[in-house]
Amino acid sequence: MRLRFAPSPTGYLHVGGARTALYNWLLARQSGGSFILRIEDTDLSRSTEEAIEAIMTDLRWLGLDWDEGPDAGGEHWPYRQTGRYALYHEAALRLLREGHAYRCFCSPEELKERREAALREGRNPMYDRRCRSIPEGEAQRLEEEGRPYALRFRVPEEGETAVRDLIRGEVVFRNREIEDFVLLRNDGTPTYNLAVVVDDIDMRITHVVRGDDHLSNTPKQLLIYHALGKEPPAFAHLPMIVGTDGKPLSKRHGDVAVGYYREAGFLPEAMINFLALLGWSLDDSTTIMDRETLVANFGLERVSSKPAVWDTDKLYWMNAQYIMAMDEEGLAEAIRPFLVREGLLAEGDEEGMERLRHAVPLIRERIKVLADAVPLLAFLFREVETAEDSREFLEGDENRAVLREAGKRLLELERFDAESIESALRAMVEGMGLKPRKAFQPIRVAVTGSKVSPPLFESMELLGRERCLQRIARALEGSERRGSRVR
RNA sequence: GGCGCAUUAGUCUAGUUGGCCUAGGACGCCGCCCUCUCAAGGCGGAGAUCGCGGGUUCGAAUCCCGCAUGCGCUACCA
Repeated sequence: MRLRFAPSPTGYLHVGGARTALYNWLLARQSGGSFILRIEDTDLSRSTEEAIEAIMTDLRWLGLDWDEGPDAGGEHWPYRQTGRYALYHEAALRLLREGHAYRCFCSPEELKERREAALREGRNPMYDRRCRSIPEGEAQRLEEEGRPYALRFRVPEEGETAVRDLIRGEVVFRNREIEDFVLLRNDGTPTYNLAVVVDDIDMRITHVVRGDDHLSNTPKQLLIYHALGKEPPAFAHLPMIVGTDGKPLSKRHGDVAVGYYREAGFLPEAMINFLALLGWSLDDSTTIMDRETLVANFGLERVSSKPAVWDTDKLYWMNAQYIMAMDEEGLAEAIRPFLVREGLLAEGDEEGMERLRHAVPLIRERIKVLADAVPLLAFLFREVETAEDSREFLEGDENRAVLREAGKRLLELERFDAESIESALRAMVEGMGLKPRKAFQPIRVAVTGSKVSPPLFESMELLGRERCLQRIARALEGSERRGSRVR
């Protein structure tokens, strides 16, 4: 099997495109075939180089590697339509020569006018085929005069064109409902329908797996295949991914760019798993599946035909599952750039990295995305400032007594490890007749700066006795200062 | 306006040939347990008259017809 992902480079890769790419990739890998990246940039005004780079970056991050593409080479290089005009012209010329296409001298302006008029009057806005009947001699003469023209496909007036879709079954279109669409614009550039067919033929694509929005275009493409005497590939049209309001995905629905999820600290494996399940299922109960399982089991037969809503709740959960399954070293490495980005850890700080490695087990099940590690671990990498919503735990005589006593007991400890800290503090709590819940909170706030933190005793061990005592003393001083002022 | 596609709980879905579906699983939500906070984990719960209306049948989420709603295409966009 030879499959392709053919984005138009008009922006970043969004999750719908990522899923399309994934399904194509899965089929290619499963079959031992090829996955091809092709850039559909026939719309010069909207395509950019940055977009091409961004799309490739996102695909690589997801681990969707391609065998042929703009950067990978291959016999059809450059794998972008702007570099393959000669091919399209050749095909267009042949269609013209063999009577499957004709020159249309209507200007875009008049077409637009006629269209709007038709719509206004409730008529079918289809092209009226007026240039279709211009005799060839006449048309050639007009061409020689230098009259600009577009090339249109001569759609048969009778019969029907059936799309055999691997997901939806046979979808039939009456040819009379299909308009004489443009193949070549009057500036000589090819349109999508021509370019896509020529490329898919040339690249020997066997299966076209793409979004639902192309289903209505498929009969046109089929017509071109037939006119060219070529066997069309198999088609599969995936349901769209829509927003929570059922409308097509857009920025309005929050974050739909793959890059956003990368920067928020989602793992590519979780992304892949989640995307795969958006429209496909293995069975009635399996949700967590690694890449190998997907490659082995994916199939178009189990792709749903109903649009899926982009709702990230499950993605967060799934990402947490993948995080919990990572080993400590790997997770520490994954978190590192996020700490660096926030200025908490220097690039080559080995000592800091060691602390991170020890901290990982403490936060592993407390984070859903890698970026969540930052606020949880900040206290290990810089001095704390007590969070607004946590200050109350430092105020009052009782809390001050806890801090004072804790400082004393910790100072006396022989070994400053979690176990010793815990038993010392628990003994203290008991001696003071307090509830553990109540007594540990001020210490937590003093040491970590927040009422929410990784487990206290382990955190304290990691921080070290000296810094713990410093922070407790500092918190106590501040509290006493404020306490006496009130008095 | 025309043509096409879709329609199972808030969400992702199972349900392939009609009976084993008193519609299964997962996320989310609620409650309880565990507990130094937050999580994680364990247990339990609510939530779907299978878009609506007809039919076929002993029996339909599953087959047929109509309707409604949503989306797509209808571009010298892709």
